Amino acid sequence: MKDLKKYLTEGLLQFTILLSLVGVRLDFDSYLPPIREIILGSSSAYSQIPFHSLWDTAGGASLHPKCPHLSEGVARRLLHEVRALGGAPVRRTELHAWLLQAAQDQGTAAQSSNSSSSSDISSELQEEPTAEGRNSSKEQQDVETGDVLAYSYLHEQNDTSSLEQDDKKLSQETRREDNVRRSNADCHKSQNSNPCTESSRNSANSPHLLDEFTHLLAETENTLEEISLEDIQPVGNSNSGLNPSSHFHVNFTQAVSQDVSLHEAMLRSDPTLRRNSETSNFQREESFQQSNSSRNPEAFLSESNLTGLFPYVENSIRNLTNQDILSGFDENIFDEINLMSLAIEEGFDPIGVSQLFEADSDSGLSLSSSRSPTLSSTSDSLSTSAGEEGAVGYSGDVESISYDHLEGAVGGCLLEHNKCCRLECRFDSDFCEEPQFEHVHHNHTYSLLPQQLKSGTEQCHLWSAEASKLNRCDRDADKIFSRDERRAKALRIPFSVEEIVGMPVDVFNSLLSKYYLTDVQISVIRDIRRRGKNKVAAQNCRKRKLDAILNLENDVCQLQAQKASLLKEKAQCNKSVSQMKQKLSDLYRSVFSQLRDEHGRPVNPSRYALRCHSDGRILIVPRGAFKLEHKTEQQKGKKQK
DNA sequence: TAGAAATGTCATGGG
DNA sequence: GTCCCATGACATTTC
Repeated sequence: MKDLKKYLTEGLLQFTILLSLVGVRLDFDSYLPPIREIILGSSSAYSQIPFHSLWDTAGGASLHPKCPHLSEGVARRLLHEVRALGGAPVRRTELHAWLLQAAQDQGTAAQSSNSSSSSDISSELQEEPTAEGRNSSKEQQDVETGDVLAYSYLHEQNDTSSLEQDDKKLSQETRREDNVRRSNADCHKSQNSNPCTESSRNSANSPHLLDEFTHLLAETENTLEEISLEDIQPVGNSNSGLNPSSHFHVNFTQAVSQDVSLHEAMLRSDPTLRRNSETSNFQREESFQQSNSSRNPEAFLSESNLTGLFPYVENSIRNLTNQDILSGFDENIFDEINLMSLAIEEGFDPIGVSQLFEADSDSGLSLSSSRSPTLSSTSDSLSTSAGEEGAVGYSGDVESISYDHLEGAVGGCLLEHNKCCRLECRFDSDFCEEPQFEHVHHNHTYSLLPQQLKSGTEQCHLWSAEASKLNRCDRDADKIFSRDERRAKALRIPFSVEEIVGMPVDVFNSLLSKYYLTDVQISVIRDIRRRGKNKVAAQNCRKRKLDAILNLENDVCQLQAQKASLLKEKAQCNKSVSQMKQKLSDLYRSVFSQLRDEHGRPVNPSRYALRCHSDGRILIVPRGAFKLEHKTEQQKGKKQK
């Protein structure tokens, strides 16, 4: 229940912030005192505020018959606010369930609600989780019963006609409500002593506020329609109550068009259901980003409900804060929001985190090796979804937590304003691609409501399977985000690891001198650069070694081929020589067969030999004399050499 | 689960 | 003397 209230109050806060984003600022003192109390008070203020008073004070109208602790005006306005943000589909029954449960939790429901309203709401709740087809019957029931809260934005994405009808109905109801309020106010004036109900008194004060509030909402709506969502400029004066022309340099598409569900908010509030919702986060994120790039943001808004809208606004606020482009906002608000985020993160211990940092062995800051077992068990299962940055409500990786909260402990400020561009670009590149890992990954499927979730052993099996999946994802994330990258992020080092390693030494040194960096940061940066350089050098060395081995192997192959070729050539030469010898021998025998001595007898080839003279004459000489003459010629040739 | 391959890191020497 | 790079050696991770 505490979580439920937390999300509701967070939702109101973020709705207020959203209004600020589009240039409308609420006057908390006049409109939403409890919100102001939450913002300006302690982080646990939401648990101390009577829940029903939040709505009654804000709305100040007659109480809704089905949900007495919820004033009719507030309910309508709440839905109207949702509507003003794009017709988001808040389920009436879910809203009733929240409020009823909140009131019961604070002991007010027993006094203010009757059994019939509870049974009505319970019956609605029983009907709600069923298929879409029941929405039509539900609407029919609403029309028949004349339900005051007839703004049931059943989130059928293509049901535009229903939304148009709701618009008409809304305007009619608003006019009717205003008339009732005026009449009540008149009654209050005329019957001042009449013990009117609390709601009547509130309604006496509300017309002015409600009109003004409605005006603000209408301007918000117009602003949403008119402004270019991607060209929002910063606001100069944050204290101006209303500045419709104000714009913020915010990627509004990314900031608000998150297709998230009320169911997701319920899951976030219930840790036992959270893991189940994270199953399809990555796929949903991817599909969301793809669809988001090609769809009209306003159309996207129309598919988001209020509570689904808020978490992403919160994420956007985080990003915008990181980019330092929200200086135009009221800093107190964001400071308080950050404090609330800190407070919301259960179990977070900045001191412990810093100790973990200091306990690291490598340069005193290595993080991957310093995970405590208890934290690793958590981070293993959650770091993928909660991401490196530690989303709200999740106790993610140690490094991710420290990344958020060590900002004050380290430097990283810029000396010159013009460096903001470079830093901003770097943060843009980082934070534009990281939300897939860093932020809460919402379950957009609407496939399972909390009542439909399996319980007991089935759920345990489901969770174990999810845990294994998340562990795999965590390992993948570890691959993507190396230790150095995590360290750099944890220390808010304004350079990426690639930049630190890849930039030339002169640029590197000049950057170190230009930025305000602590000794720890500089040490880590140099450590990252040294090891990164050495890593690259080792890779190059191994590559060269491998190339050398491959070249040597290639040379060996070439030499072996050359050797084979030479052997083949030698064989051919030997064959040619043997053939020539054979021919010479044949010629010899042919010549000697025709030769005759002075007696007419054949010349014996074994005793005589033919000798070619230099002048072309051919002489027949005895072999002994031929051999002797041949030896002397060889000796002469050797001597000449 | 052992072992090979790949990779990271450190120490050291040379330019 | 310092810095950078290449490389051997070792440890760790991955397959």
